[in-house]
Amino acid sequence: MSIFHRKKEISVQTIRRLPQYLRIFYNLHAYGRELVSSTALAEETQLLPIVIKKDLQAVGAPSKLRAGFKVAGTIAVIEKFLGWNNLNKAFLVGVGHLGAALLGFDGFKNHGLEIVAAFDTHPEKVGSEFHGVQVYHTAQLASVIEKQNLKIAILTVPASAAQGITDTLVAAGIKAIWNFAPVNLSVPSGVVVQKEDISSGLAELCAQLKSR
Amino acid sequence: MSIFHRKKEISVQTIRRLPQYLRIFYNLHAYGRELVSSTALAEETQLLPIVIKKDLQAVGAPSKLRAGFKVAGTIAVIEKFLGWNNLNKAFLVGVGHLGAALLGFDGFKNHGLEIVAAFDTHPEKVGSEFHGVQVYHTAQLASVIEKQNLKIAILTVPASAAQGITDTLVAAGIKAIWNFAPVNLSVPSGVVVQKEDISSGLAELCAQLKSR
DNA sequence: TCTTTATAGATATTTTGATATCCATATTTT
DNA sequence: AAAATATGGATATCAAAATATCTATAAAGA
Repeated sequence: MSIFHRKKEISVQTIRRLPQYLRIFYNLHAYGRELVSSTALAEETQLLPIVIKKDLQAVGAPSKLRAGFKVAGTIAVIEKFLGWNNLNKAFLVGVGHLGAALLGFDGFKNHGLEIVAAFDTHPEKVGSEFHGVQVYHTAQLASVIEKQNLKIAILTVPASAAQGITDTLVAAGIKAIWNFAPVNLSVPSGVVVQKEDISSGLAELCAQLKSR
Repeated sequence: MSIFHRKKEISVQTIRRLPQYLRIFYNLHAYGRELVSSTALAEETQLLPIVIKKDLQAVGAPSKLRAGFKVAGTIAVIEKFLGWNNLNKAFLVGVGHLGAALLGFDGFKNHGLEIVAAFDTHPEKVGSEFHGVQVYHTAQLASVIEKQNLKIAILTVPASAAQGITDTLVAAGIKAIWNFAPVNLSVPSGVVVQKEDISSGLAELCAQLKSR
């Protein structure tokens, strides 16, 4: 066994639960609470106390024995782990129904994300603003990305257009793509793709509904 | 050991992958393909062949040895498993940015879902139509649910309103709630709640981005 | 002061899901 | 006709995640 510690890996499931904890901790902080126990959090989240305890321990949340986790310190630790302590500039491609809805979602500021530009090909959208975000033509992708030094793309284009746009993004040096199109994108290693597929959740719902 | 077989459980992860398979199989069917192997599907999905094989076997997809899975038969089996072979009437509460986007998403017809009504409290929305769906006042929830015998609710209201609406829905006999509000709803057992939280995906993306 | 108790901390166990391996067989190739 | 091969089918192994158990301790209460 090596004398070097392998950096403790944090599980995907734990990571997915962090935003929920963060929301609750923000609230507690707003109310002036300084400590909160895993059992108290368990009621709020409908998770088991042990799950919460392990999750928070995994990210190194500070605590006080027999009293709970420290609210302010835990917020800081989670934000730092996710990189949400300062805003990442992002942009959105595809101002359709979903794209427009995301542009209107002001919660991203609490999630380390600031959408500073949008792209589309429709003439009536290009040049306009959606919720304060300027819409450029997709042909200008590379130049705007470079000029503003953008690193995160939100992809809300139709499935058929997704891979083509992706190739452009990769060529422009994008490092992360949040993909809402129902396709599996091919990207070189080094580029992170996070796929969202709403139909998975619906499938879960329907499967549960059937098994009753 | 009992002589009765416990019904083989299908894992949540398998269920979440089914819609993706279904999309691909629809496509293959449209092109007249009758058989497809797990290795071919693996390329398309970026999953391992063994994962696909096990998923399809789990739902009882028909196959031909050394040739692959039968396209038409597999579609039928997945649709039946999810209950997507006939449309479930659903309605949406909260016609904000996201709610309106969901009303405009016509892909639900392929997912066993037909949104037949929407609800909101804003006077300028009540009485109007969004993408062909009539918007009623939230006060009318119970009566419309009963009259149209609706069973599935899509909840896209602000977090603060979610539990209150949920109580109304439960009282009106709703059996399934697809919850897009960032809160954990309390419901009696027997009511299925599927929570969607977009920030989990963002957290995954950011965590990956940080660890490079 | 002493006892009780709720908690984080640590470790162990169990469950779930992913992956690997081997086999039988139908198809393809030689 | 014979050999090689790609596949589903079955089983085994491995990894990840959830859950349980035990411990030390600080706080609260008697």
